[in-house]
Amino acid sequence: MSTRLIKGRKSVCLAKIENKNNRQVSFSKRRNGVFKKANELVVMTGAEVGIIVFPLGNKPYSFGHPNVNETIDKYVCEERPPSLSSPGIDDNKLKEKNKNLENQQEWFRGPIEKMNYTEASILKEGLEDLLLKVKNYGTECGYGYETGKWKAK
Amino acid sequence: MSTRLIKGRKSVCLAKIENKNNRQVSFSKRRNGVFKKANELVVMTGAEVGIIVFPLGNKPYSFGHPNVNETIDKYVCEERPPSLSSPGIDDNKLKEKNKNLENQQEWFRGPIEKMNYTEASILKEGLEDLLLKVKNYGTECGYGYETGKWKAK
DNA sequence: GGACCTATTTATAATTG
DNA sequence: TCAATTATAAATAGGTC
Repeated sequence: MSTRLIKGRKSVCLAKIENKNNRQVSFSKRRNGVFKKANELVVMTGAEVGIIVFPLGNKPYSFGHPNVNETIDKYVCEERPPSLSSPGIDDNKLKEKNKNLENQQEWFRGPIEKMNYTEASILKEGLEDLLLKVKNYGTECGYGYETGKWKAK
Repeated sequence: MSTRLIKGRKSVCLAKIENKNNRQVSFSKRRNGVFKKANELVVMTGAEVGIIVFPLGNKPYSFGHPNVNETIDKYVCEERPPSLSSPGIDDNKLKEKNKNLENQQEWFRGPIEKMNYTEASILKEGLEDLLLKVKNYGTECGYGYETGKWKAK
């Protein structure tokens, strides 16, 4: 008969989990937890949410709602200049510029499966840059534990 | 003496909250909840996380860790082609190409405060596009409630 | 790695001030 | 609006298989 060990959860302290195995397990559980919460936010409040999670030195996990193709005209109804993600512009000059852009950034625009890790990292970096831009545009962008309570700042 | 009403939380059902006021309140609370969970994931497991939340027809809220500038060389140590977010390339030809790129996409590269809503929406769209690319590259990208249990798919 | 278990902590819906 | 309270649902640490 083996010794009965205590099961229930322990209180969590906000610090890096040193044990590699525990850290990996917690990563999986909590990543799913964040995605689930995000999904609830999407369904219950009608918000749109995008999340990227990069575990240390590994492939990214992501959550996104809704899909770009499904909602491309939901918010953007006016004619618009070319962007990395909207190649469908009618004006020929713009099309040509877009094509040059494509040639310059082929690795970036191509299927990510063909990227190497460095390129994928740069993609991630670009994403973080966009995040920052949106962050500066939006409100209540940060979150921190400073005064004994979690505060949006 | 007023009638004592029940306080504690009710079980939540995964559906859009119809009452506008309740929806707004839930949005704020749950947005903070997601950011808090994300922050815990970052601190406890060393992952990098970026989140964007777009409430219907409003300014975006975001969470990001770490800051791009703080960690620009953490993952990308090799020399690399120009990207939207990495202007510091030594090769002059690449620099020139980058500059052309800037001119073509001025509205996109400029401060987001100066963008109109359409442009900001395109920025968001581009971000969703990047999310999709990363999604296709990564694993366990989706999340859904189908069989009575939450499953990563 | 995953699925399940259980004790407990944590998040939060509804209400009050 | 916005913070605090409270009852309760939900998340999860640590364990087993």
